[in-house]
Amino acid sequence: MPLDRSPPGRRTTGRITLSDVARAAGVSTSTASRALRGERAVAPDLIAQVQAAAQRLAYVPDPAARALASRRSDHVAVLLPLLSNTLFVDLLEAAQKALRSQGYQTLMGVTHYDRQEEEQLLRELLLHRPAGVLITGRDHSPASLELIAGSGVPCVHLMDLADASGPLLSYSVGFDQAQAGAELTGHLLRKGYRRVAFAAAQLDARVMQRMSGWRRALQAAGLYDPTLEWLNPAASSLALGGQMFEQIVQQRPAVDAIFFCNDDLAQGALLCALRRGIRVPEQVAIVGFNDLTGSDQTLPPLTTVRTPRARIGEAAAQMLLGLIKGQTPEQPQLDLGFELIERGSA
Amino acid sequence: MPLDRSPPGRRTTGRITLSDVARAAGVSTSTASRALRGERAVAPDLIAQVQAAAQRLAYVPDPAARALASRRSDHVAVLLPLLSNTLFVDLLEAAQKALRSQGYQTLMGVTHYDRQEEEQLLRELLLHRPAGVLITGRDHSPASLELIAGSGVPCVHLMDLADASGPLLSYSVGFDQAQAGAELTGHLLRKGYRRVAFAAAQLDARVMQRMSGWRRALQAAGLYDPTLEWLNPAASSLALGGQMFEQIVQQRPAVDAIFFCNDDLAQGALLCALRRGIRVPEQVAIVGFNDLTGSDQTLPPLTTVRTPRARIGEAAAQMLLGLIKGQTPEQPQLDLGFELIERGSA
DNA sequence: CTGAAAGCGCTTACAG
DNA sequence: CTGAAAGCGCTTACAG
Repeated sequence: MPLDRSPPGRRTTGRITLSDVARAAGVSTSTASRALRGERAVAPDLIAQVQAAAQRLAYVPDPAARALASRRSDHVAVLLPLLSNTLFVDLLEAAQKALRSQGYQTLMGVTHYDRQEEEQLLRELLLHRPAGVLITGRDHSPASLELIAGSGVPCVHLMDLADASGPLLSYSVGFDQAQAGAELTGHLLRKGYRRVAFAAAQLDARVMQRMSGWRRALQAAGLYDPTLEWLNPAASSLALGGQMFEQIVQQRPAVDAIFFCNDDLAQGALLCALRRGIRVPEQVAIVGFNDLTGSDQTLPPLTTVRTPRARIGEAAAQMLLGLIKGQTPEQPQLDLGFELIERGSA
Repeated sequence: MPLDRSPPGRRTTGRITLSDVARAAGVSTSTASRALRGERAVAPDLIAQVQAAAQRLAYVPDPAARALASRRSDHVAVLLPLLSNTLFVDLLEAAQKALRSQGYQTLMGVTHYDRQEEEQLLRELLLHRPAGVLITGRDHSPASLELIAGSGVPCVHLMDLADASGPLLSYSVGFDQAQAGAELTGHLLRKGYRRVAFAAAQLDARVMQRMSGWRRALQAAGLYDPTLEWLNPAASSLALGGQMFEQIVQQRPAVDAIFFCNDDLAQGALLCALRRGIRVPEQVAIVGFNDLTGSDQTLPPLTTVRTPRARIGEAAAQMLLGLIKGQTPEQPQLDLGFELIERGSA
């Protein structure tokens, strides 16, 4: 006599289902469903009974069934440009943690800074009817924006706040990139540097915002010179930072400080300076951006702007969770600020 | 007169469904389903008709419905210890890419090297009835192993190959960590170093395997000395590498080479040496492991072992994809090797 | 506040 | 090789 007495014809999974719970609690599945989801309009004692039964049977709802019936899954799509920049990994990790604690699974997508790829990814991920989407930046194709809007899925943008020209009815968590760029440049000016170059790679929207801050600060000081901009569309890396540093120092010996748009470039520059015997900050000052791993270990330690990406990831997740529940955030554009970290390089 | 003429009572999503396709192709949904999934036992001409209809209607199957009906989703769970080590991010990115190209979504889980957390994560992820799981290493709790086995979901282990003592009936893609440790140590010995320390953090299973390789090589040369082992359970980092380097150099001045179990430690040591004015490799040689970003940029460039993590992630995904289709891999334990990279530090 | 019933969009025995 | 029907495990109008 087998212990497992599942009815003959049934295609049973062996899984505890909602009707098992309902039966054990002596209610209908509708009531059990409502009780478990904390939907109001269920008598308190029934709620208790159902919860007890669920607990006792170790019931766990089936995500697929729930998604199919409610047309909304427990997934959240998270779109990032790259995984090779720890910045985005920090964002991802923090968001994922917050999401997971509320029972949501992260579906990540890597766009490689490509709007086409982002669009395609969005199309795929939206098929899963995610409960929400978290997307990096504000620079998306019209089609992408339409996909999101058309899906009716709540969305929070990461890193950038809306610019004045942007759509007003959207949510974001980040900080003012231009302001950070301006303040870092201001620091350099206060230290007495006069010919401050801006060196950047990747050239995504955020980098350009930092550049505009740099420009604004120099213009205000009457020190702006367009030939001090060094822009390279290639991917950011230590090696590229070294190359750019050499170029700048060689072609523009009068430059007394360099603002690299990202710490990896700055770290590479520092290494290159060491190799070439160029003293930092005596001969040329160097600053970076983001305060990535290792920037406190370089020689000299790197002066940079610390960006709150873990807090951004987490706060954005919380905002999204609220939107999913139908709450309107009191601050649709959440500015988490940044911090100037003065170390030895400038 | 509204364009959208969906029948009044229906709770329609507006989505194109399989029955739309079936109707358009003039077949039953069963046949449409089979034709689309390439299940045999469908007449060739019907297959063509159905595919044409699906194409024309831009039909995309609903993942939730499919998961519910087939009791298998299009998710693949990928368990990683950490995201803060680029090693694992490389693994993730490569696996995700391969999986996605076949229509599978990655559900990642971060275990923080904690077997309890891994178990919990597995429990959660298995609820989604993933089509497969990719899991780092071979050091799992018995309960975790049981969860995987009990779920019937195919699983491939990443990074480590099975040790002789391990279960035979399992799949893995990686390389021989002990062998790599031994060869790197052999390189040091051939260069004439005689007192080779082993410095490690994190102390996960793979690190210990590298250490056993180091020990084996030294023993074979009659040079093994247990007091040359420096083990620190803390997380690996540049800063810790610097600290360990200082300790070793100070407490054991006779040490002429140090094998750091990971490049970040070695990079930190190199930076520390620069700060302290200790010449590498003249006073002490340094080698790392993994060939992480920046190891070719340090001063001097770091001698290390390049590990094929992108290839591992991709090959593991392919093996898993095969298993999902019911294929048995010709090589259950796929050894992808490693490469000694000799640069300036040793 | 509660329940019976329909429905979400697929897959899969089963019968032919 | 093909189709009608049941079923996967939930949610949600609808009626009371």
